[in-house]
Amino acid sequence: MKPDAADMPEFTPRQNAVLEQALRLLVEGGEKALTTSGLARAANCSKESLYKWFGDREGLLAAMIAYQASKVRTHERPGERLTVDVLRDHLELFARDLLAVLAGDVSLALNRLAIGQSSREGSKLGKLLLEHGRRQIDRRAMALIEQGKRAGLLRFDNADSAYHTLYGLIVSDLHVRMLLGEPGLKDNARQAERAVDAFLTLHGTQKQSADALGAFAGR
Amino acid sequence: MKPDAADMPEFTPRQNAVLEQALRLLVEGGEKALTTSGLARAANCSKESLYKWFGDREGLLAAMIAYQASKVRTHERPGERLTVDVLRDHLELFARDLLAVLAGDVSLALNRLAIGQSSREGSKLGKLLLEHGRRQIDRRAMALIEQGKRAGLLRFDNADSAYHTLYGLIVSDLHVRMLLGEPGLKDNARQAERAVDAFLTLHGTQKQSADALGAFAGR
DNA sequence: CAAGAACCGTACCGTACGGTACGCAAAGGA
DNA sequence: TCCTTTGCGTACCGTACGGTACGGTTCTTG
Repeated sequence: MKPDAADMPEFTPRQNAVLEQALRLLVEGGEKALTTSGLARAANCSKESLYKWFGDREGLLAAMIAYQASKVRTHERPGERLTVDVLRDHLELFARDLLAVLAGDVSLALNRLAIGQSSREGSKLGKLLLEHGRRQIDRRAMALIEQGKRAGLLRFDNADSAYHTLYGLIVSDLHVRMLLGEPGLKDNARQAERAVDAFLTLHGTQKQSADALGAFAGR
Repeated sequence: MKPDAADMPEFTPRQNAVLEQALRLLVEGGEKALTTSGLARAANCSKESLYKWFGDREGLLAAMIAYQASKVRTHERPGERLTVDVLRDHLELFARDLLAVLAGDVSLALNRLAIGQSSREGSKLGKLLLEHGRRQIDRRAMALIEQGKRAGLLRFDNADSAYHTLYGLIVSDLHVRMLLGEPGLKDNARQAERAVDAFLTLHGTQKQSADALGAFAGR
């Protein structure tokens, strides 16, 4: 036994390679393309190994979610002194990143998979996906807006509520539409800009300039 | 041939009863519970009739969506003179109705079904669900905010954009969370109130009272 | 009344999946 | 060098699904 095996919820490189193939199959062909036989063939491993490593199919799906989440690490950049323009830039960057993540092939495929499974009673995939997939991005946004509040640039009582407002302004029904097969936005940056303008109008402490308000109302 | 059969995209009462059973099976047990054999047993019909009426499984699913959409009719109440309070009431009613619809058993089940199918290439269920399921509610909201604009109570250039803002403020990520299996909100009315307050702050022409703004920022 | 259509219940077929078992090769430790 | 572990490839099993075929029954229609 390796000395550092205790704190490893991760997998071996070989298992990661298999999970990578599993994600590829899922993205390319949907849930029906992700069969144990197909994965064993694509990853050059045996079905027996799959069941030994992941238990059963649900365990495999959970491992795929954990693996994908382990690949995403948000860069924490604390310290930097906040002005209203810096805050706006950070919020817009967050919005663009959020839209890019939600529109990603793997994200859409995993969300479709978990949603499809969530009809079964007692499937923990949905909870798992929300926890693993959203925790990083939620933390980043919450830290940002709480920092903005401490700097006197934002005003709200409930940070959760304010964050949900920001999320709704950025995403609207776009996520569900993409899950249903519609193409994404033509210009994520423009949507990010509009959403942040609206958020600052609602929760910013400094009065929005007439220009900014006009630009927002103008589209 | 009946004289009025030309404009009938609907189904016979018998077929509607079968589709009702199909929706029941889907809601109770998810997609895996909706099998042709199971439906034939539950609806006391033969599999042969199912294939005769709906073609194949995808046709059955499409018929279920069309049938469910045919049950929902939004009440058009034009004319009524708009004041800011009446507009606010109508917007809040719309928000509550939207949240109630999205949280409905059948809506969630159909959305899960269409999202699960949307991974397959060339599945038209997603587009169908968006068109049939959202058209009514979209029309109602668009008519309302355009009426508000004509009455001088709202200000925006692009009605689509304003509507998406309203939608995002009302729903945020709640729809996806519910699709993933999370329970809905405890208080839809409160969420509706908050969303409409924010929307009027962004797009209303009358200044929000300090009370309203405080209540909004306060949660 | 008779002919035909619609339809129910059941049986049937091919397929493909999840999961298990086995034989054999390669790697690693003593 | 030998032995144990790991894992690959394949074959296998039970099951359940989508879709089809058929005999019998009810209802319509001329």
